[in-house]
Amino acid sequence: MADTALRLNAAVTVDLVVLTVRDDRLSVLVVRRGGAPFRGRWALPGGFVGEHEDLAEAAARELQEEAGIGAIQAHLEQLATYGSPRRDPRGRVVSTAYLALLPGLPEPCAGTDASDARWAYADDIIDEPAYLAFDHHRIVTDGVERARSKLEYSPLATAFCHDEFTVAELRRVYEGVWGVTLDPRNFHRKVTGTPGFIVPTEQTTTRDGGRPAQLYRRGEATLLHPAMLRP
Amino acid sequence: MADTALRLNAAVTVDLVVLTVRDDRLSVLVVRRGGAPFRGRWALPGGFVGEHEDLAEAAARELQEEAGIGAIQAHLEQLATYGSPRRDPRGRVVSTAYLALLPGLPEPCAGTDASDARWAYADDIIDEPAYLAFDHHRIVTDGVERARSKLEYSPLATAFCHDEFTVAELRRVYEGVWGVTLDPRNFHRKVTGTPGFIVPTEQTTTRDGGRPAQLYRRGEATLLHPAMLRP
DNA sequence: GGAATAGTGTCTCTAAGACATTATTCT
DNA sequence: AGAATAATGTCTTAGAGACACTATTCC
Repeated sequence: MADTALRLNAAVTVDLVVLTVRDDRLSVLVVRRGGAPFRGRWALPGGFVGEHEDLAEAAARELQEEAGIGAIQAHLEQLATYGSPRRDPRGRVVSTAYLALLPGLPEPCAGTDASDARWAYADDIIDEPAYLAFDHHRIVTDGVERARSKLEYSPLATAFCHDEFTVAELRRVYEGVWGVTLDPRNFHRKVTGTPGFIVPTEQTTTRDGGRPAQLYRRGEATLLHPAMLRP
Repeated sequence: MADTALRLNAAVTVDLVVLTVRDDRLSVLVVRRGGAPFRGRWALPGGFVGEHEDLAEAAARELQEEAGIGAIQAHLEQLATYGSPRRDPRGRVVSTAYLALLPGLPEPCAGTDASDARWAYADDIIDEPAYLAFDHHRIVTDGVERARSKLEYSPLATAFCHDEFTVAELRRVYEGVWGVTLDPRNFHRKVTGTPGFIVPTEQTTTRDGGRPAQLYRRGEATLLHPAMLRP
């Protein structure tokens, strides 16, 4: 009813920090901007929120449109909102960033309407603050930090793995995201000893060479007890 | 320049989850709404973001205006953003919630322009989903959960204490926020053994009766190692 | 002295880190 | 056989929880 009282004071958008582990390194999806401002520069995928859309819906739609990734395959969670009055030269743009985590894909990247898209190593982006447009460097930094710390106390590392995975693959996720090396034997004991983290399937694989490895799926746990502590 | 391209599609507001520990219980500040919609109902303090304001600035201003609390005394951090298209009957309102943590105040509550304000026990609010207007029940739930989990791995519990505090006072913060009782002796050993958490002053106090207690201030640590684990 | 609270010490058990050993595949 | 990887086992040590005991105030 009282539409009169409401004054629209901002343009609301969503931006996506899409993370995966490629070549054993944490990587971020970046797209080349097709329009002003910052035309031709690299930036995070994102766009305006539709009139009848929830923020999370808009994020899932952008993930599909700009990266060709169905939301079912990806873990998607809200990261933070950036609303400095000068963050976009066009005017007051308030952007809610979402964090998306995906398994490493066989195809190089995306087949979609984004004029150009590629994976960049997260550390390279973080080390080069002027590489991305707008305040996207800060958003990536926040997203990477969120992912790194959530690996400790949540089973989120499995979001970087395919449906079935080996303990070694899960370990390489931790190593790639944290940028460390972990003792395979202690890691195996810890991860299989944490209730609800991963559950064995009936199958094994030799895709890594050597002795066949047990395949696992994600478990039901939402919090890890005990946690996987960063060295 | 290109103001033309920008279409304002939402009203952006901030809402505050102001938490403190009163009577050894976690409490939330709620205000009575003076205007439509939900006039007369209880809600979180908050308001529209000014044209040239950052989101955090708007949150600090609202904290001062609606609760009479200077941002210097309070810990203030962004919680999450709520933007369901139907969350406000007036139209598209996207609200970024901030979490504010304060020491228990001597004065009952606030002396300010909010027509009416009071402290409610967090558990009572959480147990009564229809008590607050809009989607504020969800916001409080998220804020309380954030506070509870951050006590584990950050020194945030000191934000609920005054400048100088005893170990027992800090313990009662943990007990009140988590709703548990902790062994005073193990708590003392843990908290004094965690580097950078709290630093002793030269003074003692007998305000709790019994043997004088050492007074402490917050330390420099930003992350607790080892963490204070919830039972 | 007795009540109240502060602070230290001791014991046990879980879990983390370092590292050896065995198991099962492939070439 | 030898290389590669998977999985289990052992030892040491840090830290959590349970709980006894000592210390310092007020009445």
